[in-house]
Amino acid sequence: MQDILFDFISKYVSLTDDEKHALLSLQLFHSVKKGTVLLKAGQKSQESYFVLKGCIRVYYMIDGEEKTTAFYTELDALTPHRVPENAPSDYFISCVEDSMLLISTSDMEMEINSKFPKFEIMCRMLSEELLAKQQIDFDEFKTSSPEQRYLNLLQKRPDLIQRVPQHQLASYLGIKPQSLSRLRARILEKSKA
Amino acid sequence: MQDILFDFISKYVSLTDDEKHALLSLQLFHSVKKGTVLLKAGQKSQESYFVLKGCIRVYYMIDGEEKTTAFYTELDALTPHRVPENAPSDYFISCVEDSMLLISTSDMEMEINSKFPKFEIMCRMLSEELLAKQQIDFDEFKTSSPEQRYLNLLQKRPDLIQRVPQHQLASYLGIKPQSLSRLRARILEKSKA
DNA sequence: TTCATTTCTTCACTTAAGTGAACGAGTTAT
DNA sequence: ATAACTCGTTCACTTAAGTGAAGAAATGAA
Repeated sequence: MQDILFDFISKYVSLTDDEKHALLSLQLFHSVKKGTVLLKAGQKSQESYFVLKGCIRVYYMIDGEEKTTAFYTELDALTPHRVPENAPSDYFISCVEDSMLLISTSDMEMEINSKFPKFEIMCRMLSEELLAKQQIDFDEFKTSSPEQRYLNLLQKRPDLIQRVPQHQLASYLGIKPQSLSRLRARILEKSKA
Repeated sequence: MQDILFDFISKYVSLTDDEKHALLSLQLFHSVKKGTVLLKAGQKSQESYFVLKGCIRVYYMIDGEEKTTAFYTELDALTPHRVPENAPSDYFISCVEDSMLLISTSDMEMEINSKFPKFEIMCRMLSEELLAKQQIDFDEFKTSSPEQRYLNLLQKRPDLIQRVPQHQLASYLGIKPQSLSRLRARILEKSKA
């Protein structure tokens, strides 16, 4: 499990054994049961998450309905946005499957960043990468219909469709579960014909 | 016009007169006529834009139709995403109104960053701010209907509705111009009743 | 195991967006 | 000044998503 982390980090910076030990001594690793709510709307989020194994999701509660906006799976990093600083969260984060996560508080990040400037460099690289990816995702979402979004997901993250409940997928695509069922039936119909 | 820039920068870092002169010597200021295409799909984008006055937009050309995904107005910064590095752009950037822009190439950014580390700090702050804002915008877009998005825009960027052609606004909201007309008529109808 | 709950699908109906066409108003070019 | 074009709106019709209800299948708990 630690190897997964170090392999990932090695794509950005190379760590000495000292640095690796410092990281491990922070006890970042957490095993989290399916259904666990990691962050509730109204709470002030101080934690960042990195998925080693499993799946977590972000959702809003609007008019009593869950609206899922993101899924994070293996090697995805989730740093809750805080604008303005220290505002309470307006969304939830919960665990879709039994998962192995890295959970870091901002205190821990500050500590490790001050000891090893490398980490800050890596965080900057990661955040630039995330910004670019997110821009692309946003543009794709805006420029396509629910059906295209579903077909697109089928290409890019086929695992999600298997491991995530349909009603969560539906709201991620911007539609209701009934519409997703219909949409899938429609696609099947087309591929038959 | 220069004051606008320095006022903006002062929110992040404070500049000495030397640094201000160095910035001005780069000749970043450009006056751009309405309709000018700053970046075409297929080109490799090396430039970043900062709007001092006016409005520029990002759009895709899909099946012969323009799909607008973003508008940038006064004090907005647009750094085209480049993932993978140096890939040709798949979108267009054009000028909605006669505008005054700051245009910087990556060469110029490297030069000024190496001379004055402050700029790099400011860029990092800006990019973190952008990432957070973008996450919020994305979530808002995903969790609302075209009508809600229009009402939301009316609250947050009422100027856009005045200064931008309706068909561009429509595609920004994820719908066709005809639907935007209808939607507006519907809202008017409701507010009368 | 059994009971309850959640999840997914289907159905009939409503509502809103897509489509193609037409029209008038405003803009641009010649 | 006139012609060509763009832009916004409206209309009739089509298509797809929303809604509420019902039922089957899978999941979880007592």
